[in-house]
Amino acid sequence: MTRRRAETRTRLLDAAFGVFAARGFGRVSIEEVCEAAGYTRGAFYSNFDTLDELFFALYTQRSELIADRVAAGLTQPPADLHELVAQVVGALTVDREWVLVSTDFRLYAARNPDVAAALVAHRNKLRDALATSLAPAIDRSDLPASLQSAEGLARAVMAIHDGAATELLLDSDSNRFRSWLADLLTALLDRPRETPQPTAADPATAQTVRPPEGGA
Amino acid sequence: MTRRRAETRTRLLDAAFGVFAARGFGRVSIEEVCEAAGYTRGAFYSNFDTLDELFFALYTQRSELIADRVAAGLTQPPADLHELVAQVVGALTVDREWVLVSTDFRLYAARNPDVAAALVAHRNKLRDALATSLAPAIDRSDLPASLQSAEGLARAVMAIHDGAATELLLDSDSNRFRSWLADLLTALLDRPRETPQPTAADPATAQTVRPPEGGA
DNA sequence: CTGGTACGATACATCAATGTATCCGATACG
DNA sequence: CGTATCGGATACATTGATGTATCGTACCAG
Repeated sequence: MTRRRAETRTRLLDAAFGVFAARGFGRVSIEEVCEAAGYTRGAFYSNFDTLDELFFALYTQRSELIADRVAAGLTQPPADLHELVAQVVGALTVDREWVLVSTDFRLYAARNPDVAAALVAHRNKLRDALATSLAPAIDRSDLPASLQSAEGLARAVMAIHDGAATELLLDSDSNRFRSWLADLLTALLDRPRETPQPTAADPATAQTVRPPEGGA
Repeated sequence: MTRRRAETRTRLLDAAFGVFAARGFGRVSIEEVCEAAGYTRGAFYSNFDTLDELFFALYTQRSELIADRVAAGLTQPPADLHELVAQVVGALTVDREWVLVSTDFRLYAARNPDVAAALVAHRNKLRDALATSLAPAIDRSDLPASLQSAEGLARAVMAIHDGAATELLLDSDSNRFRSWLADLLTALLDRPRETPQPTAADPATAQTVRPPEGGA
């Protein structure tokens, strides 16, 4: 009788996502999830043993969805770097709720070695998808050694994404997040060429342009 | 009778830091903190109204300590970019416990606008300390517009730090974190010149940077 | 249609955490 | 020294979450 069961499981997971995002994993009770899903706790205990188990299932489900989306968003070879950055930003961009939930999950993993291993595996999958897409497009000869491999570069892109996502937690303006992420990635990836961007936005900043290694 | 009071308050805060790091803010009970500090709940309720209040006091205390340390670590003008990166890494580097607690706090802030405002204020303080140190040392003429101001560049450095810290949650190897952060910062800041770093430190990192436990 | 069962609801026992009211001892002050 | 008071301990009432055991029903098989 898998029919009804699958439905309730899905509804529980979906409701849990909203509740976790709103209140944080550590503060959510089982009953709260059930109520949001329109069930009583009987339904929960019939499908899961513990809230941790549900959280893990939820994260696995969503993160695999995202990994697929990333891979799909990076199939077409970009014409130039600008387009590549746009592709990566589009593929990696997530909404604030997901950042809340996944950050919670990361903390949860940080305190549970088994979960951490699974999370690392997920991240590696994502990283490889990025790596195969970035490797042919980027010249990384002048980057630090650890960033010269395709995987290293992909890790760097992910790190930058994570860093930018941090600010999305405090700002919640999704557009600002996207352009900030794009700028950071451009700074990382746009290595050797001259600036195509005429700095039209902010002419005042032109003053402090100095040759490198100018000891203060 | 501020003498005894200050002592217990301090001990409560210190104990809370350890407990929060170990178990996560959302899962910690008041009694747990008191027990770790060697008090009963009477002491707690005499000093704080709620656990949130204690958490806020704890974060404020520690984050101001860190801001001071960052400012202090960046006073001497660096000879070259490599030294600057070393300074920044040294100043920003924190231990894993702090990453756990501050990430928890960031999530807490993300769900409480008042707290978020305070957190943003603190980050701005940190950012300004970085900005004054970075501004004269870095040529950012070929960076995206949003990174050309001193504040923008400082924000980028902080974002990279946050992104690297994310991995510290899953890896817990502090040395790997430091060199990874240094590499990322170098990639951002070391714009136009050839690589001066002949990978002398760690030839093994050229390929796979880490051998994690078997992913599930 | 009809039974059997899987699935979720209900009811209950237990436990842990909270907040408060009160008590006792240490400490500063006259 | 004595004493009033502050600070922390103790005891208690209350709440809410948990897990389990049981029940009723919707669903599918034949």
